[in-house]
Amino acid sequence: MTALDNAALRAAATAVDGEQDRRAEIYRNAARIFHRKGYHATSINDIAAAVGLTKAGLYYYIKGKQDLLFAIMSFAMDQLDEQVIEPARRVQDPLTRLETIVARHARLITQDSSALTILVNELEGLLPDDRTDVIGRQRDYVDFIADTLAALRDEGKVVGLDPTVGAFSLVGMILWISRWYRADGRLDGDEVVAEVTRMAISAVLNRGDHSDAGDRGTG
Amino acid sequence: MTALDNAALRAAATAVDGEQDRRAEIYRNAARIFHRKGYHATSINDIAAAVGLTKAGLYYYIKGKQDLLFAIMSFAMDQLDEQVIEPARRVQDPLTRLETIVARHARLITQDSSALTILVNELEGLLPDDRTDVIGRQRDYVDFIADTLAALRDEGKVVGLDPTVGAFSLVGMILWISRWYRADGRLDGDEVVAEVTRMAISAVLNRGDHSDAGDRGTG
DNA sequence: GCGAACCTACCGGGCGGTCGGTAGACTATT
DNA sequence: AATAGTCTACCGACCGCCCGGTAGGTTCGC
Repeated sequence: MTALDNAALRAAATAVDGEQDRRAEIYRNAARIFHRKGYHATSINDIAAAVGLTKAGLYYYIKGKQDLLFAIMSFAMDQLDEQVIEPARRVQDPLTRLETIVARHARLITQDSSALTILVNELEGLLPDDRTDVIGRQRDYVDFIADTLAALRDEGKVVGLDPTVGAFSLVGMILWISRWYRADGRLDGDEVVAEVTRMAISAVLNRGDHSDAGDRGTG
Repeated sequence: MTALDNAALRAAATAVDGEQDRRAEIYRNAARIFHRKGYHATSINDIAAAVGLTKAGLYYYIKGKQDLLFAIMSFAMDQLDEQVIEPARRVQDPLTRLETIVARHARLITQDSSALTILVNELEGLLPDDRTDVIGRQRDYVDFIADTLAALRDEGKVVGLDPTVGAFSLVGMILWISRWYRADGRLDGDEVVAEVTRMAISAVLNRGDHSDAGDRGTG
């Protein structure tokens, strides 16, 4: 079932042909509506109406609301694996690898943030086993970035940065793009990707050579 | 009503005395549960049970679920105003001001992220008018950071950075702390705040003096 | 005896999900 | 060519449950 679903989502992601698989249309719309209203605030009826079906008709294609959510998240995680992690693994130089990770992840988000945003925002909607699965894969991704930062530290290009904190911070910067980026905004997707990538690299390099006089009082 | 609610939340935030105002306990628990399970997944019964009341008893103190959410968000925004924005406004030097913003915002999150996290994650649960209000205040905050970055650019300390993208990226980095920071983790709150602040400053300074060879292909 | 602080019991409604159908395309048989 | 069976793709009606919210008390300190 999951393999079938993922195939459908994959077809949905490449919205090329008109009336492909019906299932693809369902997953695509579900991801869009979950993204816009949130998982819990979205009813099965909302999704059914969006694809021109009744609720009962929709259940011919899906197994349940939670399975729908898990399928969308698994697809997003697969996307991340294929479009970000695997390409980056093939890059030897840690700095170039880091650039690859940030640029590719950011690009995925500017292209279509629905599934990837659901992936990070709706974890508590999953069944415990599914949640464990997704959290594990997310954790692997952060570890991959942290390992890259550790490699940079070993090269002497990064000093005094905790790799884990660094990895989380970069991920936060990237994920937040989906909250403010608009395709019809002042900057186009490529410009945003480039800008964020430059910031990310700067964030981990060239540290300790500027003022440190910030007010850190309590009030 | 809102003024009263905020007073209660303020009391709740300083969890010093034992059986202060009952209302404070309600808001504190509501924020905690909204934070953990999400607004829509939290029932009024959940909150009532957490404070040892029945649902009807709880309604003696609150006006409704949406008002509760708005009160929590308004409190969080007030916290940001008082603990971050106002202190930072009194700092003249843009770089020091930026450090103040990041460090104080990050500190607020490591201390108690509930309300601040709800503030950014549950916007769609608000009534339209309330949402407009909150989004406006959030936008003002980002503009404040962007203005600070623009001032740094005018000083020549920052080159080639879009202030708006920069501001959003820093905010994303800061907000994400609430997702990974654990008070009982390897690093304590102050260490995390310092680390993130250093990254934030690095992210906007010292740009353009490193490799630019990242793979930005599509796969 | 009066108001603050709560409770029991209830309401209408929407939720996720299911059941028993059925129109119509397609196939198999005669 | 006509008929009978079969399967895909759907729908109307319904289920039990829990939701946010309320009406109308009751208890208890003053």
